[in-house]
Amino acid sequence: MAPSKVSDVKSKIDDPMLVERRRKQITAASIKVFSERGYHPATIKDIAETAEVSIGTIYQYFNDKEDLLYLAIVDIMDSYDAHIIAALEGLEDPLERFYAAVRAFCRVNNASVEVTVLTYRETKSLRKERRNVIKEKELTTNRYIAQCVQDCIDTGLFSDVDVDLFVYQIVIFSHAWALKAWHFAKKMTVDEYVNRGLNLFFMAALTGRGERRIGELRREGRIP
Amino acid sequence: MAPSKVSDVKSKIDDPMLVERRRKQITAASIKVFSERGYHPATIKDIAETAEVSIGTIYQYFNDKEDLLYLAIVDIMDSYDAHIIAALEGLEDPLERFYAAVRAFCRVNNASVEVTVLTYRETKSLRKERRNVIKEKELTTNRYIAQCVQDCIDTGLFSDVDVDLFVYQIVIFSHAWALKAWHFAKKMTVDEYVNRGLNLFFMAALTGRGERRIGELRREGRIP
Amino acid sequence: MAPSKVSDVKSKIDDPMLVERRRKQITAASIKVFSERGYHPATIKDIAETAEVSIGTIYQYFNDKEDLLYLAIVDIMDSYDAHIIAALEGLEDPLERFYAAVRAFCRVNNASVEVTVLTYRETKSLRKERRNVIKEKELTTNRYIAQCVQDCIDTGLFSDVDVDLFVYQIVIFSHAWALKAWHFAKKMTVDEYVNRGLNLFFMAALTGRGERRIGELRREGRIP
Amino acid sequence: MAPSKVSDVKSKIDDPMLVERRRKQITAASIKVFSERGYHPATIKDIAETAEVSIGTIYQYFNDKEDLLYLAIVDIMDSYDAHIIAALEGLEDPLERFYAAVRAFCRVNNASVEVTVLTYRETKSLRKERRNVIKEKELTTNRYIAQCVQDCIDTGLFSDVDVDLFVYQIVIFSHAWALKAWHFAKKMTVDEYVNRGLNLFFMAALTGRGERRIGELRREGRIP
DNA sequence: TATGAATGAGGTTTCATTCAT
DNA sequence: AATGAATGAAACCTCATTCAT
Repeated sequence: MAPSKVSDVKSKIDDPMLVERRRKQITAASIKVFSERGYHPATIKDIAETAEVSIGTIYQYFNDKEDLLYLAIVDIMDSYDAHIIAALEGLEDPLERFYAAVRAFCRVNNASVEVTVLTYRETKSLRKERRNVIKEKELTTNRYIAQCVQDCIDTGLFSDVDVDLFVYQIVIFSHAWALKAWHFAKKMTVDEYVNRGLNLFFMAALTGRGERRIGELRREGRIP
Repeated sequence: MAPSKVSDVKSKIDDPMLVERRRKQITAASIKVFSERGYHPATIKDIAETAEVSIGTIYQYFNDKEDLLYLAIVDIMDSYDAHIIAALEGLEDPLERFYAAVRAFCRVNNASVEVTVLTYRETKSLRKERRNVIKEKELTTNRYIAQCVQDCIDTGLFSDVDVDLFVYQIVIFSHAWALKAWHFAKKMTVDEYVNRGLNLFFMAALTGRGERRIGELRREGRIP
Repeated sequence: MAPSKVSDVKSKIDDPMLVERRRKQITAASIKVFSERGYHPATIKDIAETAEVSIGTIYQYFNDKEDLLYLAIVDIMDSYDAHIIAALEGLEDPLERFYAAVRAFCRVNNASVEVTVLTYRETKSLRKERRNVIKEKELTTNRYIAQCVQDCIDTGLFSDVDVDLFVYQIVIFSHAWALKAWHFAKKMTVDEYVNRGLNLFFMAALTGRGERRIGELRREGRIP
Repeated sequence: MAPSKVSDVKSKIDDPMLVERRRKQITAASIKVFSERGYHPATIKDIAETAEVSIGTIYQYFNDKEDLLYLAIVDIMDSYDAHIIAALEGLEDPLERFYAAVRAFCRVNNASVEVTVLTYRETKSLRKERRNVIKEKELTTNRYIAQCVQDCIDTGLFSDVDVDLFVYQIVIFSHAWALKAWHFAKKMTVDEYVNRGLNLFFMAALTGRGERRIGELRREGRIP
């Protein structure tokens, strides 16, 4: 038997395929409802209706309301990774990869602003050890971007910036769109936001060689 | 009587001095309790005990639980302005003022991380028109910093950056410390964080003149 | 501060007079409802309606449903002691005291058969340490009867019976009326039951002197 | 088809052999689970797992939870009769038979104290007509002992005691061991308990002839 | 003005029972 | 005949709010 972590969610149903399917269905509903209403104001009934199952069915697959939130947040964070990985697919150039990663990250955050905000607002509603699992997931996501930054440094395109802090700046820049969407959305699109932000980051990090390389990529239309 | 806005908080007590005193007392307790527990899990009883008043007294000065949250958040945001204004007191040099404003803003956010996070998590728990009041307050705070940035641009110390976006970068950089305190606090102090961050911002914005001026200020010990 | 036992019931209300009054009121309703329906089938709503208070009020004075059962059973057992003590009041003769104690015990059990049965059925629904408190209370009650038996032995009216076992026989004889009321009530009154039962006990325990003494008491009408 | 009583338990399965087998299996599990947890707290799932069948299967052979309790109690009471009958097998002497019957009854009650207590606690959870069936069964059991007592009276070994009351004393004496096992088990074994109790009963009932006969039986080792 | 006891709507959760496979 | 996933009624309990003192 696989070692079960304390943060695991137990199900009363045996069939693993069914568990996966139902949890996906119910988690999607949880994300929707928690995003709209917030964790505490949302009711299990809301989620059951959104998922088109009965209240009882939810409790066959989840132990309590906190489980719903936990799997909702885990699901959201997993989708971040997936999007970044997909965006990097087939790209070789370090600067292009850096650009693609940042854009993918901003876009996924933007695709569902409410959902991104959910992770900010409600991670605290989880018990400690689950909060830690979420933090760990966040670090994993960051590592994808960090690797891109490191590659740029290693190839002399970026100066020797503090990778960790630089990545966090980017992460926060991206989240900022979601957290302050009400402010930015009036002024520009995400892509404009990303481009402007990246200019700031490039100005802060690019070496002379990096600047020349950016110029080339722009002329080739690989970076806007 | 002053025109009362829809977002106003009505009191059943007439004496304005008493209202002010009691509200200050109860709001302080609200901030403490909401920060620790979160808005929804916190109870009026918690707040009454923390404020050392009865539940009934709270309802003499506030109409409902949302009022408590609203005045708590307003109080927090007002303190941001106050701290920035105090930090700029007596400073003339644009770069020095910029530095002072950013540091003050980061420090106040750090002074009570939990409280800063509260505004992020729970503003959504307010009804729409009050959320807007809070957003307006945030813009007001930002204008203090924006003015510093604009002064740097006007005096040729900063290049012609997008002021609005630049300010938001700073704001978010500052909040990031609070939101991700669990990550950063292991690695550095707030002041280190501020200095590193400012280096990035300076690299992104300083003109040649600006760079020389920074050098002078550093030599004079006015900026670390 | 008085040492609070783990089995204590905490109240959210401060005024001790009010706590006592309300608890009495709610406990009386609990005894009634639990006796009629049984612990698990009874609902808090049932009890609230019977006590003519709101559900919320019950939870001001009790922490949970088990508290209601606990105080109900404690109250019942306390009333046993009270009745025996009252019945012995003013009596000196050991045989007369023995007779009075047994009759009082049988009568109180009979006065509310349902209530006596409640303690039998539902003590198990209490958590362990509270079950132990109840057992201890039962032993206390038994000691009143045991003392009467011992006095009869010491004065040579009873032979040297095993006091502990003898008392338990009596206790069980008394409870039997309650537990098997459906059987006995068709055939005789409690007093007849008590008289017949006592005859058996007397036959088993009386010495020659005891028998003569019984005769005297009967002639004087002090024992039927 | 045999006339079906209102207290009958209907099955959805036709094969009578299978019904008997499955019911035995499920009833055994019911007795175990209800004894451990009590009727209301026990769940059908508990019982299904203990019986190693599915929840659905239980509902093929029983109509509802109350059916499980009913057949559990019936099963227990039937086993009382069976034990007494077996104990009397081959004995002729009235006193010896009386002794054997009482000892058998006490022993079966003791063999599974929890199970005996179950009948006390939970018979009330049955609907009225089924409670009456159980009471009838109890009377049947009592009749076996009553017959032994009557035989002792008819042969002049016992005085002309009130048979019905005397038998109830015995029954209750036996149950007392189960109901108050926590008290007695610390002090003696069942057999000691039975012997002490029987002494009391003998003292209350034996005639002079009976006493001489007891002496003989003891000398012959047929009664301890 | 200050208090805190009383209220009851509404939330989470359990579990007996059903029924499609 | 056997299964166990799905259901939803109903229970316990909390807590924002009121109001008599």
